[in-house]
Amino acid sequence: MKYNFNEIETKWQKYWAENKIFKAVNNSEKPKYYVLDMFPYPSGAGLHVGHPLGYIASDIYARYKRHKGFNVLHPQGYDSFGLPAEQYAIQTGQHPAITTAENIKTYRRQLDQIGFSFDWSREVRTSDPSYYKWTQWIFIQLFNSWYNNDSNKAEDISALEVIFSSEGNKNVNAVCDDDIESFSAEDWNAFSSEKQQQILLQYRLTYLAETEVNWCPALGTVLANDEIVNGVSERGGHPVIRKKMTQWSMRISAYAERLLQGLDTIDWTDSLKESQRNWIGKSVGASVTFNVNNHDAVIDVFTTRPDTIFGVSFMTLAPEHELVSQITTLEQKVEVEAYILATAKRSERDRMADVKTISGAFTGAYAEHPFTKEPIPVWIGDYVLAGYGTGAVMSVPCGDQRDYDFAKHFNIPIPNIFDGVDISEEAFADKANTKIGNSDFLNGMNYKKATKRVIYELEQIGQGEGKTNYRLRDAVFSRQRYWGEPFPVYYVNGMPQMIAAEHLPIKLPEVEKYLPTETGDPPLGNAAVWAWDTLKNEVVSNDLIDNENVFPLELNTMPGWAGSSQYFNRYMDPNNDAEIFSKEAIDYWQQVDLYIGGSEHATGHLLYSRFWQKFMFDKGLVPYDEFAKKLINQGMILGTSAFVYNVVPVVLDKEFLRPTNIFVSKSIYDKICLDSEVEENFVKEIVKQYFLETDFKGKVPPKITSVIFNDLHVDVSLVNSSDELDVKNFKNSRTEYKDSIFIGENCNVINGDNDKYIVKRDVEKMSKSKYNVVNPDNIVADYGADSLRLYEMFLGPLEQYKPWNTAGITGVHSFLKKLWKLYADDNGLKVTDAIPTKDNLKTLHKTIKKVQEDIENFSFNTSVSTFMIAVNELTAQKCTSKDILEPLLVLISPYAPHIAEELWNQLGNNESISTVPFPKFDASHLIESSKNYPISFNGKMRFTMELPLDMSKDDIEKAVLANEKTQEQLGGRIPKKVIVVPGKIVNIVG
RNA sequence: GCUCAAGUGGCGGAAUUGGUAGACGCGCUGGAUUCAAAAUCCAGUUCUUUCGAGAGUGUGGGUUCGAUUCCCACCUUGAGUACCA
Repeated sequence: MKYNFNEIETKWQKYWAENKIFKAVNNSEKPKYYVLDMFPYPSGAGLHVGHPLGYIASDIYARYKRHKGFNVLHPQGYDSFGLPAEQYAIQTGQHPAITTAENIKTYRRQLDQIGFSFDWSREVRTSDPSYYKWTQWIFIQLFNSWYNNDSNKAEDISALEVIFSSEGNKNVNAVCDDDIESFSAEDWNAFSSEKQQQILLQYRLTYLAETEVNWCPALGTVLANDEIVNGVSERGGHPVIRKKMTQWSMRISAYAERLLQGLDTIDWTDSLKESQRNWIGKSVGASVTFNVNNHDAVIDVFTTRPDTIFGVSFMTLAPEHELVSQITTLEQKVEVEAYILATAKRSERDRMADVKTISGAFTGAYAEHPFTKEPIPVWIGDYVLAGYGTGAVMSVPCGDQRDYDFAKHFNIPIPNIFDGVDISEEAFADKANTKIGNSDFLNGMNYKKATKRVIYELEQIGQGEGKTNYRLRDAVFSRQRYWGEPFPVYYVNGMPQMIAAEHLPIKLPEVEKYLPTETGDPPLGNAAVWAWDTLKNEVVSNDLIDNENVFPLELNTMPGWAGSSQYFNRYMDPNNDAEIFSKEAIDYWQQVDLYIGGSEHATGHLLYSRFWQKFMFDKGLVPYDEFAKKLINQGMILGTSAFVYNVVPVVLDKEFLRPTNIFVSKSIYDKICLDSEVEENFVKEIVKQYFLETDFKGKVPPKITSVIFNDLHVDVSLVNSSDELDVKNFKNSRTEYKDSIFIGENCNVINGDNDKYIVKRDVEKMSKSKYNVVNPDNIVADYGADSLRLYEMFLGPLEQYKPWNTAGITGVHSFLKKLWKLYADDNGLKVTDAIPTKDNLKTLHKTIKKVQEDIENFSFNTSVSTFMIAVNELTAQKCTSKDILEPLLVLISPYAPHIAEELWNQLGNNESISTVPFPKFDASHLIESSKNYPISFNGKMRFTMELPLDMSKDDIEKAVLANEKTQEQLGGRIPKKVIVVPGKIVNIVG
């Protein structure tokens, strides 16, 4: 019997699928356990070996939990809407629905061959109408809700209407738009229906508003803050500009505090919690109102240092601040307008890159200090951001470095309000050591006391109050793209209306042109069929038709994170067409017990999902307001890229750099970098010849002053494990390299086997463009899925970033072969009914103990080593006992399920191994009668001594001192003291 | 700049209430088998060494009989974030 992994793996994968072994039921005597993976985007490139890392880890855990007697929910699906899928479709010129379906097929095949224990009967696809029906449904629920700060939860919008009609909005404490006018019950009832709708829109949890958004012209859509990295789009790295557009937004800011507090209740990694905390960006301080001299206007500022209010020597407004045009004096008008124009021209990126340059302009206006009544000059400056706080600051140059620099630059006075602090060089921003002086009623106080007092005083004069600010902005929810969920929205006289829930889903229409437009007109506008016939014939909604007129529909689509914010709940009851999930299903599964996925979703998906979950909790739909109890971030598997050094000659007199088709090997490159003339002259000569044959036929080529090099990625499949490039195949791989010249390690032009070419290696993210992708298909074909699974775990700790190296897989592969040999050889099965020896039992039980601890701590890498040791030991012990070898298979089965299932079957078991109870650990097999104690003198280990384990501390001490080796070491001296650590060490001092 | 994480052989990495550093695997060296190769098996593999031993977990200090582990300072790398008032 041979270990034929390909045959075994196909056989068992088929068996698992046909017998629905991993199907989870929604009611069971067993305790439940929900293991979730972040579902993949089915991109066109397919899976590389990095993708399954987290899936293998969660699969091991899911299988382990089944052995432990749990009813395990381990689903999988596809996040198939959104930018990447659409970008791929645009590149290939096919409809996204077609490419997505094809990509999903590839993904499914690749996932299946790794042997995951997914319950595929629960598969969801975010682009499937039966799924996005419920994404649309949640949108409607959000639209019909407002956030009541008094009850601290989302409530029905109809309740708000009742309040408005009975008492107006003066007692309403809601999270809403900033510019709400106050009205009485009479006012409300007198308002037109449209006016009422307009007001309600300012309170809804998803609302339509004209806001400054991040517009990406190249992608033809707006982006949320988390989709922008370093001022450019996360996808594709295109520039992003600020633009005013009417867009749907999600009032996530209502949940800022609860999103922050909730972090303390969940078992997520600290680094991830930390980045969510930073993103939410809570800061506690005060809002202060400054009157403007000779104007009705007031300037509201937010400050975290109200205690420094007597240090204010000027105020700064953001250039975009709405008051600027009102308060600027005639004399300053030209200067201010010029400055505003100049800052508007600078892109967000320039502004971020250049934080050193200080710029600003004086408006000519003065504000009044709330306590001293002194006039304070009002400036504008682009270091103040319009989007944070109120877009205005009270500038305290002695206590804030930016204010200090600004004041220095424009010669504004810097009053010192700190006792015993020198501020001649820089501002003093140390809260903890603050002692206020020069500040009227605050003199002598520390930061804490002064803050409390000043807020009290501000409240007395009605010019301020304590306030908490959050950095978290409401999330823009509209995308001007085709491949996303359509909104369940139509417009009557410009006011948005929800399509009745019974008409959902609103299906994405077929369109001819689905490409985004630079102007921002949504591609759904092209859907003539959708806007007219579909509505009449398919949606059949009377709401939408009024006197034969069809009202216009919302043409934007939802962002990529919409579908991924509810999928974990939908898995509980994915085929329910009447409800998002049944009450029984959610009551049984409750929440995700273990979620494994990448940390790159920290401020996107993982924050939005928590927001939706909290909302659904408020609505009584889910029993927990956190969707995932525990979360682990798997690290990334990196690729090992290979590079060739392309020669670029420099010709100084003509300032001429020209790429050539000449490549030098690594050591030649190194030598030339160290100014070795022999190699450099050799290369120059080759370049000269190259010029004579190509660009300068018959002419005198220019003098080459030096050569520089360009690193060029080469396909890693053309490089062997000794970093040697297959020159012949490289030349054939692309036509432009057909005639290229390679200079080998020993400085020869390579022609056949006369020399070899060594590449440069570097570790990078795996990507097609870097030619460093390793396809799991090849690994599975060559070594089998079990080897792949074991090796991915063996590479290192789950959370860590680590490079892939195919060469190392032989280690785990030969382990599997050894494992097979332990059970069977050419003559068939070797397993007998022999009674296990003491050593057999010891090996088994220490393995049970270690593996169980490892899985529960997610240290999957070390348990692979444990298996190897166990198999080596049992092989050496010539163990054939069924009592040992059967439980061993159960231990290994979460990691290498196919081989375990096959051998289990060979041993005569007809049931699948997958729910066999995990072996019980029996400590009695590990207890030894004696132990080797290390004996040390003055901390230095001298020898070891065998002592019984049940000896008392005192007896150990006596026995050690009586020992002849100890006497020899002591040489007649009397020791100062003897330290005994039971089970570990004896140290003799003195 | 700020926050967080990490630094151990040629490489991936083991080792936690502080107790024999380098488990396990790759690679490498030698051997067995083979006409030969692959595969397999066995032995060795931190460095230095006068073969006695000595040094050694980023660097420098500290606590301790004893530190990869705890404390302080520094260096390096990676990740996140960035004019947040």
